[in-house]
Formats: sequence, C-alpha cells, structure tokens
Amino acid sequence: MSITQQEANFSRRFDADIVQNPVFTGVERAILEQRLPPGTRLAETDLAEFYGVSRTIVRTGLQALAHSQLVTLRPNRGASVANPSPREAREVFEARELLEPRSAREAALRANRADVRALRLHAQEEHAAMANNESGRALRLSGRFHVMIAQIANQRTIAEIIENLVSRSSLIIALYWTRSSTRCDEGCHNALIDALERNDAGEAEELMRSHLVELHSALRFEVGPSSNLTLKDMLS
Amino acid sequence: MSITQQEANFSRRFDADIVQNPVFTGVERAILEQRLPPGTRLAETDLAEFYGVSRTIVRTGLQALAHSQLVTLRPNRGASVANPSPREAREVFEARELLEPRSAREAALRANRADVRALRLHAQEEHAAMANNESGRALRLSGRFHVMIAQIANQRTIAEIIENLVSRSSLIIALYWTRSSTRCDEGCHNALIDALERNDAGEAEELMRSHLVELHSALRFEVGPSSNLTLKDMLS
DNA sequence: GCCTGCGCAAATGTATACAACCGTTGACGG
DNA sequence: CCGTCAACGGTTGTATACATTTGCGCAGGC
Repeated sequence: MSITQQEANFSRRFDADIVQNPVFTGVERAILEQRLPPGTRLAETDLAEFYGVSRTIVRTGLQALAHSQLVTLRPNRGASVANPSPREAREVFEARELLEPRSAREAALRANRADVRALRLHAQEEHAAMANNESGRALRLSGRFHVMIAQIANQRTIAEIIENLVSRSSLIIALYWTRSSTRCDEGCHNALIDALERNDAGEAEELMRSHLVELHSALRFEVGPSSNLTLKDMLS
Repeated sequence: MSITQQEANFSRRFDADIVQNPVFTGVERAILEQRLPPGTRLAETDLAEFYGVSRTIVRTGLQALAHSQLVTLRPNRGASVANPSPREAREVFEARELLEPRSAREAALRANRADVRALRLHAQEEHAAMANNESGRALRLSGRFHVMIAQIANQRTIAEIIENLVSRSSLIIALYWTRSSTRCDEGCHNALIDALERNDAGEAEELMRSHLVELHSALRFEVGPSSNLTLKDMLS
C-alpha cells in the first residue's frame, strides 16, 4: 500500500461508513441537540421502526455511539443515552483544558483566509440558531466550532480526540449546566476568530483556555428533573 | 439513576461486553504482539471459523477494533489491520508526548505502595518476556505499563485516550521501528517506577517526556517488507 | 402483609439465509 | 498483443428467525 493511499484512509473518518448509518447520524444529532436527554432508554425495536431499518443497522449504530461514549450499552439490558457522572464531567473538561488551548495556538499559526471565513460563517449560523430560539441546534453548532478549530490546527489525531470530548460535553451541559443562556459563547467565539485572523497564537491559546474554564465553572453537579416525552417525539 | 450507579458504569470499560468477544480480544492481542502485521487482511469467514463463532460476532469485534483504530474497515471491502501513515505515526506520538508526561506527574503524586508493587511486578514480567525472546509479548506489556501509569494518575478519561494511543503505537512500531532491541525501555521503566515510589512528580514527568521523545526519535519512516504467513498462523 | 418463586412477555444476543457488491478471470474484438 | 467487458466466485451488507436473558406480575406460602 502506497503512502498516498495510507493518507487517504487516514483522512477518512474512522468509522468509514458509519456516517451514513441513519441511526448513528440521527441519534447522534438528537443527543448533541439535547432532544434526547441523558438516561433515555433506546430500545432497538423502536429505533428500527422509526428509521425503517432492521435491528442489525440499529445495533451497528448504537455500538458506534457507545464507542463515542454518547450511549451506554449494558449486556442484555440494552442501550440508553449516556449519563456522565460528575467525575466524568470534570475529567472531560480537564482534558479539554489540556488539549484545546494548545490546539487553538497551533490553529492561530496555521489559519488562512478560507479558514477564517468558514469560522465566521459558522459563527453566524450559530448566532442565527440562538436568535431563533433553537438552543439545541445552537449548542451542537457551538461544539462543532471547537472541532473546526482543532481541525485547522491540522493534527487529526488530536482533533479526533477533541471531537469526542466536545460531543460528550453536550451531555454534560444537559445534565449540569446552570446558566440559561450561552451568550458568553458568542463573544468568546468571535474573539477567538479575531485572534486566529491576526495569527496571534498566544492570544488564541489564552482565549481558549479562559473560555473553557468559564464553561467548566458554570457546571453545577446536582441532578435535574426528567421529562417524559416519547422516544419518537425526541427524535423527530 | 444514583451517583454511585453512574460511577459504576463509568468505571467499566466503554465497550461493556466487547471485552469478552473472542474476536476482539484475540485479534487485539495478536496485533499488539505484532503477530498480525499492518495491512493483514481480516476476512470475516476466516475469523468466524477460527474462533468458532458466527460472522455476527466477528463483525462486532471488528467494528470495535476499528473504533480503536487498530483495524481499518472499508465498505464492501472488509477489514484489515490498520496501516498507520507516517503522519499518523507522528501525530500519535505527539499526542502521547502531550498527555503522558502530565499523567506521569499526577501518578507520582498519587502512587501508593500497592501501585508501585504492581508496577514492579509488571516490569518483571516484561523483563522475563524479553529474556524469553517473546518480543511481541514484551512489546504489549510495555504498552500496558504506560496505561497502568495513566490509570494511577486517576484520570480515567485521559487514561482511556492514552490506552488508545498506546495500542496504536504497537502498529507504528511494527512499521517504523529501527532498533532491534527495546532494551532502553527496561531502564526507562524502572527509573520511572523509582520516581513514582519517591513521589517525585517533576522527575516522573521529565522521565516520561524523555522516554517518549526517545521512542519517537527511533522511528524511521520507510516502508518495510511484508511476510506471508497465513492468518491462522498469526493468530495461534 | 410481605416475601418467595414461578412463568410470561418483551427485550436483547446470536446464527443463518439471502442480497448486493467487488475483484478476477477469461474470452472477445480491435 | 493488448485492452475491454462480461460472467463468475467470493466476500461483505442486511434482514430475519430463533435462542437466551431480563424484569415484571401474580400466585402461593410463611
């Protein structure tokens, strides 16, 4: 196998074709948009019916989600949306605080005009979602923003790790977030884009660090209430 | 769900029951011990026959291995042992250099007598494997040593990330390693244990850093030859 | 009244049958 | 002689049938 082929494989997302598994895609999005709250039972038959596929596909998707730690699988007991403990929540943010500032620094050094434009566009979309009261969508886009920065840094391995941590953060925020608005994000993200545009590595690193610390400090580890919508309601 | 139940789930390995999937276990070990060199084709039927299970189980295991990035799945083309590119190799070691020294520091602060004893025992086993000319086994144990340190640091999230990076390192070493012996490991690992025993955080961090740099610098990115043993030979 | 244990319903776990796809081979035509 | 295309064998992808396990309810006994 040639080097270029290796690169091609590597550039692809690890799951190869999981991305086009409707269960994986749909449930992932629903979790990231907080339509599926932590702890929600994910019965295979229900998902199979909802997406119009066999349980085989459902299982593949659930296993992939379990590997991303968005879903918990217990033998003979089925799947449910992951329910990260306070400890896990803390650790995920600690890991982010370790990895992302350095990633932002590197991104600032490498960011070109196209990168900055893509980020600005993305930030606009995020802003629009917020203005539209689509807070779930806004949250998912906000996470994606962090992933984009990690990708600009051009370290795929670390970017993949960050992608995982970011998606888990959606669950953590669903469980432990106290503030009603994420308005801080807007300013933070824009300031970060500015720093990247100026290729100001030190500033980007520091902005990312403080942004994460702020997010982390807004978590309160108390249990919240649970709703009782049906699975179908939450997916559609 | 109570907090203690959350903790129990969290402490379990992410895959829940994947660990007792014979395909996952067996192929993982064979890869870590370099009996399955990078690029080896992993046909589902062959694995099913070898392990005496159905293709269903084989697929589950292969998917799990793909998530660990030890195996590459290409749609309609099956699985093969991953073949990390030089770029991926470099990135994996960069990530390790970022995470593990800090992990070692934390481990030095937390290591108790039982931890140190377990490490020493493990180092002995590693040494014995080396003396016995079981270089594959020695390599796997050497990786496991790094994972143990990450676990002592008591940051499970980061430890899981490190576990993944370490296992990928086995493939990278198989492809790009130049030195015939890993004798350096012995000394490095023992020195690390000593630092942990003394709770010398700074020394542990520095030892880990230099250990990884040394490993990394021993990689040469040229393509090696491939053997032509049968799949069955390599698994048993 | 509560605890125990049996049995049923419903879910997950596994195997297998069938469908779809890929790579190869061989024949045909240029 | 070489390139192209079609048919075939083999491998993977999906659905479904069957086995196993779990959790609940109900009945019986202590």
